[in-house]
Amino acid sequence: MPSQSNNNVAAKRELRVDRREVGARVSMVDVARLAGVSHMTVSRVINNHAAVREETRRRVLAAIDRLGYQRNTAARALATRRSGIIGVLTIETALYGPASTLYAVENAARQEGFAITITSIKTVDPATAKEGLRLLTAQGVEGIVVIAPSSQIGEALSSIRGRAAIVTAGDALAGDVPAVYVDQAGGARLATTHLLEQGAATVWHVAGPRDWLHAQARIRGWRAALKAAGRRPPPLLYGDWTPASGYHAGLTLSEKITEGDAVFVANDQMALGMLRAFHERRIRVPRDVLVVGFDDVPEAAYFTPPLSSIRQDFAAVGRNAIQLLLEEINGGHPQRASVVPAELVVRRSSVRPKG
Amino acid sequence: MPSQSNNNVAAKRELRVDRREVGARVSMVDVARLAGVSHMTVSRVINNHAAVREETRRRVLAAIDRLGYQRNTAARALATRRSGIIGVLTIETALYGPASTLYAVENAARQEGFAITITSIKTVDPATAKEGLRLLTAQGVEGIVVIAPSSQIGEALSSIRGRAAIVTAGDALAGDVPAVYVDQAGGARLATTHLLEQGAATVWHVAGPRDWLHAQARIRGWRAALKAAGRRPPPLLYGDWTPASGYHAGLTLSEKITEGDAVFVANDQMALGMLRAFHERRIRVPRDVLVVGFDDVPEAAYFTPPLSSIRQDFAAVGRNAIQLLLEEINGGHPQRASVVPAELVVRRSSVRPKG
DNA sequence: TGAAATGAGGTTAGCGCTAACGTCGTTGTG
DNA sequence: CACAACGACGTTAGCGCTAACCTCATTTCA
Repeated sequence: MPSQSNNNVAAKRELRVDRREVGARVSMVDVARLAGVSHMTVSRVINNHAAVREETRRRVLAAIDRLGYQRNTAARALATRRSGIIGVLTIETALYGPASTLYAVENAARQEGFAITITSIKTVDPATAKEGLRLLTAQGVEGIVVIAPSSQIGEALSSIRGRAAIVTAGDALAGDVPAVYVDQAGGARLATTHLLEQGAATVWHVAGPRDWLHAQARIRGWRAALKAAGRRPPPLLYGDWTPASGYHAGLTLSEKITEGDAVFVANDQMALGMLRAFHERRIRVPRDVLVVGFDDVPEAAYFTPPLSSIRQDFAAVGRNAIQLLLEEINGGHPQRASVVPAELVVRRSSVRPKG
Repeated sequence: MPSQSNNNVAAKRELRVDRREVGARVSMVDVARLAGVSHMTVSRVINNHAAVREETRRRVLAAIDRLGYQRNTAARALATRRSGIIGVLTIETALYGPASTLYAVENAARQEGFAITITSIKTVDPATAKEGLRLLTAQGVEGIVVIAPSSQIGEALSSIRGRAAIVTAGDALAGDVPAVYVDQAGGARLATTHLLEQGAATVWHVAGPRDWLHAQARIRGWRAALKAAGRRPPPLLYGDWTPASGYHAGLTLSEKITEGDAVFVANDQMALGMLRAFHERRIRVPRDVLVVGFDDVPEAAYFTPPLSSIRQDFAAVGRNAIQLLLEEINGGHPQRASVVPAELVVRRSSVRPKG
């Protein structure tokens, strides 16, 4: 609490231009007094309501500037019943995808005049997610963007429907929650088809964790592409997105693989681990085996060899997520889903060398 | 705005248990009515004030639970003049360090009962930083954590002193702003000394951008270690943290370097680019040249070869930053700086092979 | 036994803003 | 020239909380 005693409210209210230096808050009535108008006129100016003469507006703006006035958001939120805050529920990870999405969401929200509050969760189980959502609604958020794509979360989301608008950024979720996501299955198809076109006999797949919808969709796309080419999918391997798990998958694959095969890895970090395992086992990429990753992290072009990958436009995801959320906040019924196309970036790791 | 007309306040106030389903907010008086007490008693229960009988407390808690009541933070903030919000100003990057620090700060703040709002900035110039800080103070934050270590920002920070408590997480800044950071110079000394101990004739350094304090401190540590060993520092190379710049530095170095030299690179991503450049130029790491990076990103162990690096405890940085900030918020004069030690992680890239 | 002290609550007055309505001159219109 | 319409504000009543005081029964102790 501010330690100053409050027993002399009148004195505190007294107009002092240098108050800014002391750090005490200036209120609307202070501005009004300096501009010689009522506080309501100040409010009108700030909110761009019509019916304010140009000269009055200028006087008010000058007073605002002079006093360094900033509107009290708590009071505004209380009066309007709108907080102007959008909550983000995100998994606690420095992974490129979620982190990029977070910033895109923040940017888009800011542009729309909303502030962002975040709550991170370490795991994606329903109880943790529910607790995170509770923290957000407790802050009076008008809407929530969920960046934690996991099928386990769907249930938790339904627990707060009605309290706040909600949208998922990352992947489609079960239920009726609007979602914005990059076409994961499409990206996987792009990767797999590309590998087949490069003459791969078989395309193996190292998937992400089973409860991630991303992982599931990439599996679907991979299967679909193989099927369309009349190939039978080889056995599936699973990782947990980390380089370590990709490394282990690489060791396993190095026993099973035949020259001319290809591997589609569900993210770049696992692909990195796999490249390392292949290197140790003297399996040359791309001569012996072709590899494509997913995410196109900034480092991918500098792996050994440079890694082909599927690029996702996270900025577009963030923008669209906020747009859908705003529609929902404003009482509309937004479209169920907004799908951003994926893009294949070809580098050395997936191009069969001549000869 | 909610579209419902407000002309019948009495009707709206009427107690309806199923209101939760409709999504309408339950207020304290609703809880009070259900529990048969005054709203003030409800407030006392929620805030753990004494002077409430155990049985009354239970009745109130039951009513809160039944109605799914959540306190209106805007009203509370208005009445207490405290928002319970801590702002984070961060550069917009998925870089491992800042992202990890962000989550650590969020966790620590949550544990202390504070919510987190973030504003990201694309560049670290003073104008942009100032605008970001303005957005945060406009939200009535009680304190601000700055995760954007750049000497350019110091000036901007002073513009809001007095409006909110402030602390930087990442590196010491000019001026009197308390700071929490990992000992960058110490880490650089660790790396350089280690390389010298491995028998390196010279230790080159690829630094980060000149206006990053991190980069400057790492240069200082590198110089100090060389000096302590009686060596003269070779010419400095600069990068911009990206793998691409590390790659270019690697190409340049490949012309200048002599066998038995070593390179200390100011972060792991640039080191990755450098490894790639050395690979292309047939310079073998660690046989021909030793390399140490900085940050110890999760991928470092999977580079080719696995990269030695300097690990930073970002979680500790986040925790300490919030602790300092809270001291400042509560009117104390916190210590100027809290330094977290760095740690050397040795992997293949910096160990001279036998023979 | 009476006065003071101590619970265990209730009442009231804001916090700083906006919505809704009220007021007062000025302008247009028949 | 009277009256409506309108522009440009001002007044008032909350939004849902908490701080500070108030009340009233009980207990405590001289």
